[in-house]
Amino acid sequence: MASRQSHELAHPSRAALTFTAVSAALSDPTRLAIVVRLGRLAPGDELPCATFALSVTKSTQSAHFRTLREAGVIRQRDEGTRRMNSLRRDDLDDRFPGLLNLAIAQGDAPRSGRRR
Amino acid sequence: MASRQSHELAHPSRAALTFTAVSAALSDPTRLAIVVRLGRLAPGDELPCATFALSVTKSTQSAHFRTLREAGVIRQRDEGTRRMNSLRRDDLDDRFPGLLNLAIAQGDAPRSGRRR
DNA sequence: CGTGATGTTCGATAAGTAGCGAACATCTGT
DNA sequence: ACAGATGTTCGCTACTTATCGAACATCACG
Repeated sequence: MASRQSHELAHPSRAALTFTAVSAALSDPTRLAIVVRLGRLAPGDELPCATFALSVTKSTQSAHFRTLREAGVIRQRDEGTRRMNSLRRDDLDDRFPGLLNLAIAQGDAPRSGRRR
Repeated sequence: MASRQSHELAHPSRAALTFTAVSAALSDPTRLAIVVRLGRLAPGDELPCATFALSVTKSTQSAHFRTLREAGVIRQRDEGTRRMNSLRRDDLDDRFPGLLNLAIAQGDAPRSGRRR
């Protein structure tokens, strides 16, 4: 159901983004996986929540998407019954240039079997 | 007292650093302040814990320094009665190029009175 | 040797966070 | 109108985290 069609979703403005909030959002493996997935899409592309094959239940996923949105990492938009997610590339690159690239490139996991 | 002169302090190897652990370490305002302070020193320079004018008690500071060390953000070395802290610039720049610069440049706080 | 300075550790508390399942809401089809 | 798909919300539990004060350890110094 996504949500009541009115009362828009809360997104912090670009100016309101903070390093600590964004860092905290990226410090969870599940959320980082979401960001990595979105980051490998063409700029501006979006995906509904259901297309992320995450290892946690729906309610937990919902919480993670909300955390990312409230930290200003992703943008969410309701389209019919689905909630579409996209990276706030422009805003993040403006406020924290390079951070997103790092997150996407590294994903998680220590450097070891970094096989080509 | 810093610590028993033997049994060295635990520092993760460069290869063992993870994005989530480092992000988590940087996501606390007190810890970020420590990193910012160290980051404004000349490369390689170190400071004892006591020289950071932090708004929390000594025991809390101790915990924060340990968190940063265990995440691989800082290096700690005992010198007499003081514990010297320095940034692991080389390792961080290798694993997460640009991340440290961002943290240091931004500190925390939303963009607003970013005068000059 | 005692004292002071510098830090750590321990135990406790309070607050936050991730996780789950069940129930609910909304839209799309049929 | 009903059924299915997609998500959210709520209540609960378990774990982690930030914080503090008190006690302790180590070193340096008079």
